[in-house]
Amino acid sequence: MTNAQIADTLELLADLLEFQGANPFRVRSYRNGARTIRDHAESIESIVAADPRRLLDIEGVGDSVADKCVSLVQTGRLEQLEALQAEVPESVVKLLRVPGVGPKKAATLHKELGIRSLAELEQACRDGRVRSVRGFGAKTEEAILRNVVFAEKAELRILWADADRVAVDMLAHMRSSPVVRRAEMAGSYRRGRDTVGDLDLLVVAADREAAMDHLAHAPRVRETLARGETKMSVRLDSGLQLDLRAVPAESFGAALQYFTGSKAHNVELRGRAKDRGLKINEYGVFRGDEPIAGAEENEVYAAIGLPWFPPELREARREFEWADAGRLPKLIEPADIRGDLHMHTTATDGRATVEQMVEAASRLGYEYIAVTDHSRRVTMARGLDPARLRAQWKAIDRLRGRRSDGPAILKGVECDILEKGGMDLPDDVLAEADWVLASIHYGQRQSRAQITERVLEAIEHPHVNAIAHPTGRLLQRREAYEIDLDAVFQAAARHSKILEVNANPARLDLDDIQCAAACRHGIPIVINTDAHGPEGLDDMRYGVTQARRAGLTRDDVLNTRPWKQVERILARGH
DNA sequence: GCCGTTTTCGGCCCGACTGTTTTCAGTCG
Repeated sequence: MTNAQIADTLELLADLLEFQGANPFRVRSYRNGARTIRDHAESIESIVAADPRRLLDIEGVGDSVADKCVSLVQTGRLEQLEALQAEVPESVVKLLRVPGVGPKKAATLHKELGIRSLAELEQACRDGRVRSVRGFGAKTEEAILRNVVFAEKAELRILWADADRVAVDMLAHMRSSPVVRRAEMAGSYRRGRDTVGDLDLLVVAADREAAMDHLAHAPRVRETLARGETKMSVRLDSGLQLDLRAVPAESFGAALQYFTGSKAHNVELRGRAKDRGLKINEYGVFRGDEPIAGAEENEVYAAIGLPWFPPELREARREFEWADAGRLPKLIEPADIRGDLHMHTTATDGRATVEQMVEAASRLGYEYIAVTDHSRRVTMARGLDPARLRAQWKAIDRLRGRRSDGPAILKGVECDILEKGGMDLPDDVLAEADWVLASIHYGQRQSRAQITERVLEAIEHPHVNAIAHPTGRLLQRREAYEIDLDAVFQAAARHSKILEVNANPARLDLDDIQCAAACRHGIPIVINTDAHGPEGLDDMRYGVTQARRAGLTRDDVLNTRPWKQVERILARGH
């Protein structure tokens, strides 16, 4: 059982308990436990196998959660959960997903009207039965009817790259108002999370009412959900919710810090403020009633004796430990990247020729690129057999001869790891390449053990340099395949092989925790775009953000180095 | 339910907003 599955189970338990009106702190404990287990780098399964008492070393895991982990790993079941499920129909939990409906209202609706599902809730609203319940009125009924569609969409989180377009637009709109003095996005968008659930916009305005009016008239705003003196929520055309907060100038930094989060980061920060006899909230840092910081974010951190943290690090993982040791990493930046080692051309499923890709890379100022078209097994993309691959390499040789400037062009290939194991191209062909990526496109439904075995074999292959998209995980879709990453890390470290962070914004092969774990194993990371056209090369910054969230520095990432150095590192793997 | 160690019991963030209510509970972030 994976950590994510254990976390999901604990979340469900928390939902059911909350619905039953259990102690809210108990509910929160389960949610905290679920979160830390989801984030934990080591698998719970292996901890249970080695020594279950070590579970208690995990922050937020006590006797109760530890017992539940053991039960889940050993039997796949949880008695308490099954008992709860017998009492509460699971579909009822979905009522909690309707914005404005919390555990109390959901329980009342279930008890008074016998509502068991979203469909029944919607019908009851249409029939006007909901407004007859004490504590509910016509407005609540209308709000539920309006919001029930968002509950049905499960969880509306959009890719960071898509949120970015909206955020840039909305910021520009707000800054165009003459009454707006400052405007910034906060929240998970600012932290660079791979997906974004809503946007948090902070403004300092000479006239708050006018600023809110200005927001209400933005082209992307579909409806206003709530509007008070300092706070306003709107629904955008994409369905995304945007929350605006108008704050005084002297509180802007504190508000930016507070609303950027994460929640766990802020909890830690508050605790540290308390230890120093200070209080911190969205208005500032206070000693007693006296404000001592608030206008700028770095002043807020400084008041608590901490350095300013890049937003990508604010997840309460290692950042405080690093700050305490005076070793906050200097995170990698997009400008550090010197080359891109994964891209396709018209030879297979790319939309541009080698020449066009070289031109685009030249404009980005890259020192080198690798052309890595698919191997023959990827028939849908007209993958290359040895003859066509060698022909492409010959053409690259000629191109190299014609060009005196621009990036060095490396003869590469993205060679498939076959279903039955082994590489899709013969060793003598791979031996001629400057750069070999190995990746899985077929047989993704095999067992975890089988997939892992195939990847391990590729790692041991003398001519393979790196594993491309090592987990095949795509955001907003089910995981492509399951793989034992612990084993992959150990093998990659042993054989000096490289793992790719794929910069495609819809991919999350190695999340920040896994990426950081790979780094701790001493495995070089390469950030590649896997571009299928010239514009695809611009995705590099998404991969860099992912690496920043993992706390990676320039030194951790292979393609921040000159090619001569990269070659020396590749030689170790042979 | 978890945590701590000047607490093994008593905290656990708390302010803004809405709706229903006639003084406040529920929800959200």
